Amino acid sequence: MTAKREAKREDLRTRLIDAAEARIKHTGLLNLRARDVTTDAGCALGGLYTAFSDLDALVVDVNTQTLKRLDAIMSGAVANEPDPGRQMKILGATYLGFARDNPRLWRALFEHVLPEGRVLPDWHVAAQAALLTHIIKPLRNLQPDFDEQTLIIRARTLFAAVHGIVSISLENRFTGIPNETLDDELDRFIGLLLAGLRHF
Amino acid sequence: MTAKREAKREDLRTRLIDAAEARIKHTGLLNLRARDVTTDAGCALGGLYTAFSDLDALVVDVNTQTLKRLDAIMSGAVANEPDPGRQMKILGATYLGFARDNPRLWRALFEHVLPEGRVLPDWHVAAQAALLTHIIKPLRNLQPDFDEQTLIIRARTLFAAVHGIVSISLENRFTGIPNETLDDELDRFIGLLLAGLRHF
DNA sequence: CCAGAAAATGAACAGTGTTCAAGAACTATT
DNA sequence: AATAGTTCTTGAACACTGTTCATTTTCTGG
Repeated sequence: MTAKREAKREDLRTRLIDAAEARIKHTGLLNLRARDVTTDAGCALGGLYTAFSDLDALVVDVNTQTLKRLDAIMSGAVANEPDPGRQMKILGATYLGFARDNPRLWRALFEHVLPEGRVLPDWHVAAQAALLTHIIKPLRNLQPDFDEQTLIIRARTLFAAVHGIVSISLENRFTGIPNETLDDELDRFIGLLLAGLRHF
Repeated sequence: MTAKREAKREDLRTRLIDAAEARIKHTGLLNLRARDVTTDAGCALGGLYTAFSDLDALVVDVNTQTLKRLDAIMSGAVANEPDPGRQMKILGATYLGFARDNPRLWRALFEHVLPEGRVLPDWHVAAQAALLTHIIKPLRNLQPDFDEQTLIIRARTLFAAVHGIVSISLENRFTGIPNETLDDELDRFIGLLLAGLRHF
C-alpha cells in the first residue's frame, strides 16, 4: 500500500499551507519566510521543496484557499435575497467586509506576483472566475439581453471597479480622505451603477 | 562655497533615480537590484545609502516622478475639452493609455509596498492627490451641489473604480476574458457612471 | 526481514539589502 | 597655497534570503 506515503505527503502539504496562511495572516505576505513556515509546520527547510515546487507555489495554494473562503461567504450572503439590485449591493458590502476582516490574506491575493514568465495554475484561475459567477447571476436578471460572453466581461468590469474602490481605500492611498464612511460610499457607488444600468 | 557638494549630491541622486527608473522600466520592480542600479549610476554600492536612506526610498522617488509625468499627460489631455462628461471619458482613456504605454513603471506605483510601519513621504502623497484634481474639476461641473470634501471623496471613488478596471485587465487576472476591447469597455463604463450621475 | 525506492534532512550555496571602517575629496581658515 | 577638519565615497564584510543536493531515514513490495 502506497496510501501511507500519499497521506503523509498530503498532510505535510496542508500543514505547510496552514502555517503559511497563519504567517501571512499575522505578519503579511512581505514577511513570509521559508524558514518560519517550515518550522511552524514541523518539517525541515528542504521539506517545503518536496511538497511544493516553490515558495511561490505555496503562496498560490494559500491564495486559492482564501478565494474559496471568500466564495463561500459570498454565496451565503445573497442566498436569501431575491432582488438582483440588492444582491449587487450585498455582494459589494460582503467583499468589503471580507477585505476588512482579513486584510493581509486579502492583500496577498493581489500583492503576490509570480516571477515573470510563470502563470497561475488553472485551478487558481478557476477559483478567481468562480467569484464572477456571483455577479453574473444578478447581472443577468438586470440585463436579460446580454449574451453570456458580454455578461462575463461586464461582471469582471463591475468586480474590478468595486475591487479598486475597496483596494485604494483599505491600502490608504490618498491619505487625508476619511475611511469611516467607506461602506456608505461603496453602497452609493453601486447604487450609481444600478441607476446607470437602468437609464443607459 | 558648499555648492559643489550640494551639486554632486543632487547629481548622484538624479543618476540613481534615472538608473532605477530605467531598470524598472525594462525588467520591473521585482527585479530591481541595488547593485545593478549603483553600477548603472556609476557609483559604489554604498553610494546608494549616502543619497537615499533605503532602496525603498529610491523607489518612492521613481514613483513620484512617474506620478508627475502622468499628471502632466492628464493635464494636456483635457486642456481643450469643455464638456465635463467628455473630460471624464478622456481622463479614463488617458489613464489606460499611460498604463499600457508604461506598464512596469505604472505597476510599480501600486506594486511597491513599504515595509510595515513606514509611511509615504508627504510630497509623494501630494503627487497622488494631484491626480484627483483632474477628476474633481469636471465632477464639480456635473455635481455643483457637492461640497469640497464630498467632491474629493467622490473623485477618489471614481478614480479607484477606473484604476481597478485598468488594473485587473492589464494584470490579466481572470484569464479567458479578451482584452482587446478594454478601451471600449472602459469608455462604456464611464458612460454608465455619467448616466448614473444624471439619474441618481 | 530485506533490498530497493522514496522522502526527509539540514549544511552549503548563490544571491539579497545594508553597514561601516578606511580612504578620498572637498571646505574654510590661515 | 597649505592645512586641518569635515564630509562624502568606497567596497569588503555581514546578516538574512530562497533553493539545492548528498546523506540519512523511512517506507514499500516481496
